[in-house]
Amino acid sequence: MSSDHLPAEAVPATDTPRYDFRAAEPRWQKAWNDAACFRVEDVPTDGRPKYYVLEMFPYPSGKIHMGHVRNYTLGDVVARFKRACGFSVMHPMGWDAFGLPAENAARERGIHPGKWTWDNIAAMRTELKRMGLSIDWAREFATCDPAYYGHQQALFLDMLRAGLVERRYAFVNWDPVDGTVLANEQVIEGRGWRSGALVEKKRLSTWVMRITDDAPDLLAALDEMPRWPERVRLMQANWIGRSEGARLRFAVADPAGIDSVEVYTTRPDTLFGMSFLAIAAEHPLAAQVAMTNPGAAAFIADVQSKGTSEAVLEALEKKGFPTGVDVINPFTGLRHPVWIANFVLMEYGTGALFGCPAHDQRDLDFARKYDLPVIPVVLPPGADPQTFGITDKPFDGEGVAYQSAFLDGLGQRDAKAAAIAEITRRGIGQGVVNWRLRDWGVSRQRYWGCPIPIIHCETCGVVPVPKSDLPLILPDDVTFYRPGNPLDHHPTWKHVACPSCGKAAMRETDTFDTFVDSSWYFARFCSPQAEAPVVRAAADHWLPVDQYIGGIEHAILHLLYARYFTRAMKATGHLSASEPFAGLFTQGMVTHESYKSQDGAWLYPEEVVRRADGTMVHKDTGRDVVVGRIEAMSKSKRNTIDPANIIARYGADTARWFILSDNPPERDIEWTEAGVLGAYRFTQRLYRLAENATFEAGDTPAEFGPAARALRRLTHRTIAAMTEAVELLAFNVAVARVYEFANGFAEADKAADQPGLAWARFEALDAMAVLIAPMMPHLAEEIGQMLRPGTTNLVAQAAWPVADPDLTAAEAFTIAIQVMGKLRTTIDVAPDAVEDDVLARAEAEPNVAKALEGKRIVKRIYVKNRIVNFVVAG
RNA sequence: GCGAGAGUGGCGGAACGGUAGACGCAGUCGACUCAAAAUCGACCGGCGCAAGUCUUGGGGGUUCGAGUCCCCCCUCUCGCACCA
Repeated sequence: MSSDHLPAEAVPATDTPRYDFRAAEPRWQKAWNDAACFRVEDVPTDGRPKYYVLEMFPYPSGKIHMGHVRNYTLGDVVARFKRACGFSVMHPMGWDAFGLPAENAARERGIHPGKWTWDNIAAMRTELKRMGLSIDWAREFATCDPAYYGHQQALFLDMLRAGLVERRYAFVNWDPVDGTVLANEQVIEGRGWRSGALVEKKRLSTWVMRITDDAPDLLAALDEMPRWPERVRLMQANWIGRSEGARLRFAVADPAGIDSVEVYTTRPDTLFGMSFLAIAAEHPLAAQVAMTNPGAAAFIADVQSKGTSEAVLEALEKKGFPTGVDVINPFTGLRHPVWIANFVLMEYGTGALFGCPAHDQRDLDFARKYDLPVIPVVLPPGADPQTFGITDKPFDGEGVAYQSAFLDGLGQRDAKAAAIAEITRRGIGQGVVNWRLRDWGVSRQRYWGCPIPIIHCETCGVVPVPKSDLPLILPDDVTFYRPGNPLDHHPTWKHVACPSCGKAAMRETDTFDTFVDSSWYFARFCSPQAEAPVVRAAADHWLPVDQYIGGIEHAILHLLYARYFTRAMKATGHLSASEPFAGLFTQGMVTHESYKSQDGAWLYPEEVVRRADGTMVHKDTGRDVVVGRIEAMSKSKRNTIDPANIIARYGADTARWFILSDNPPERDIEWTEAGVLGAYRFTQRLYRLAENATFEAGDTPAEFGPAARALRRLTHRTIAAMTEAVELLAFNVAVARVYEFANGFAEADKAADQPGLAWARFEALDAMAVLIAPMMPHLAEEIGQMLRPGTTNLVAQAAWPVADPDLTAAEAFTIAIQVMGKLRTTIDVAPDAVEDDVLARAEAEPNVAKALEGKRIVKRIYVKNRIVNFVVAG
């Protein structure tokens, strides 16, 4: 045990702990392993219903953290519960093993990324196994293993052939610190999601997955996913971003080359309020103007150098440059200037828009800055058309069109329809649906990723690596002391003969975005050793995942990509399912107090000690410590607790029990030493209760004394309540029921001997063992052994108990007696009590009679077994 | 700005429209102990000696009855945000 360096006062002081988890936990882990309790077949034939539980697989950073403990405990409770309920449960584990930290380690410490990763996997596997998770370890794989990523390459080639993937020259988000391309989804407030560096625009050749083709289906299917959190579905819907509007062409007034500009608009009804047309810096018309206008060229260069990120930083200041070109408004025939503007995105719509300052904030800001006309064409309800005007706020609400010729008097909806009809009639455009979602660029200029299996030949162009040559393996001998992609610097790897013509050719040196790796691992788990990427029969049996569990931070990126990739695998004949995850649960974070020394340095919880008065002091220096906010555990704030230490000190069951007990799992949980100690004490208490109890197995006795009956009722009510709570993932409530059960059992333990009591105790403990097994599996086995010494049956394989309805029904009800909704007293009644009798008794209660005095009863409300309410007058 | 969610004792939180505060943590008192820890027992929202009375962010409403349903407001958290 490595607890020697831990503060002595934190070590649980119990005279002689009866339950020796240090011996028990490894013993039961071995027993489960020996009995292969958690193994399932790729294609099972036993006829049991399947249930696939999956937690988001970990990145092998080196150690497990509390977020992992929470994630895998939640999943394990579900897996063990479903298994006990008779399901054939697949619960696998793997490693999301490609990614930048491995390369950083290589640069900083001279370790090869592969060695670093595999060593981390080994260390974390050991830690995870100590948690006692019911995982089918035979299914384990790492995405950095050619045996995995080779199949990924094959999938990619299939998708390429099917037209789901294409090569594109495009402006990409370039992270100058990581030296790689980022997907839109990976740019947060203009910065790289990992490096935090300002993202630049760069034109590169990249591989793109055509996720936008599936945008309509990805959006529509969200409505058919009742077991996903509403919040996540909304986030995805917003991200996909469907909008309805129109495309229309504006004729250029004095054409010199380009003779029209097409815009996208969601407000065709405001066309009469147009005062300018704005185009993106990358727009072809801008390029044409720049050829003869140095000012325009300079402006374009300025916008492009700063990119979108700089704009965000500059408090979104709108800037434009007049091109001198005019366009003609098809509805009014008026001429309007074309501006190049820094806020127009080439990637959205058509890269051009018409400005209607009266009804759009951004257009209004722009118009005010450059002194362009502001013409209101929608009248707010109740406003006077003679006096209505726009000052600093546009009117973007629902109103009636005016000063708009044939649209006058129409509401927004009708005006839009009429405008689109007119645009269509004139053949200058049509109504369209537009999407915010961008295609998914998957090329990354990185070494530690899955190589993209493509060869570039001067004669043949883009040539796929023949499938017989897969897996295309990463070379091991790379160096990291130069910036950029080590694969590109490798002396020989990229030089290869063209598979088609045999001439010298070059390998693609980009690797896949690691989100590709995690977009199909759930499918690979179904047949992890297969020769093909997936065995159709296995995947069709197990998919979709019935319960997927992970952090909310993956609400968009990972989950959207995985949904798309599943569709792409279906389109290429690898799967039948369209949706990978039927049920999704997003867990809350694990938080902890943070501590700072007086000179402002963050301190680890191990470095501080709580004084009797609750203030904190630095252990070594004795100086006061500033207690900071309670926030998500992070290395930078040093407010982390190492799960390995907790498991060593208190055992896996304690860690599992605590992380389940305090909070609903979707909320953040604060890790506290006191809470853990409480959980630890409860493991000991349960053990003692079972150990000290007098119980007796055997046939159901014919007779039960009052205490025995009470205990039996508690047992069966607990079974019913636990079943419901676990089913709903309300684990904190399930924990509360176990506490109640234990308290009630302790009560019954003290009762005088009576018929059936010893048997009722056996029944209670027998149920207890199975009920707690999902949460505290090792302790459950210990109790199982006490009940049946020497048995080789494992609680892990026991069936979930079934509540006897005769025993869950209450023997009597305490019902509330109210007068005008105010509680006056309670009375106990039999379940089959007659209404009139209950009412009469209630009315006769002294407190009730007092409240009724001098009043006339107008109405008597009676809800069986619940409540009586007298409505009175006077 | 737009969208979503949440406000209940000292704390985490329970509560099919039906006795608000289950259960845990912390705390108080007692037993055991030379003492402490552990353990066991009692208490544990406010005011009140008590009978009572007030109490689920604030205000209104629906209802015999509202933490729960409806409307308005306040606060906090999260997500998105030059999207035309």
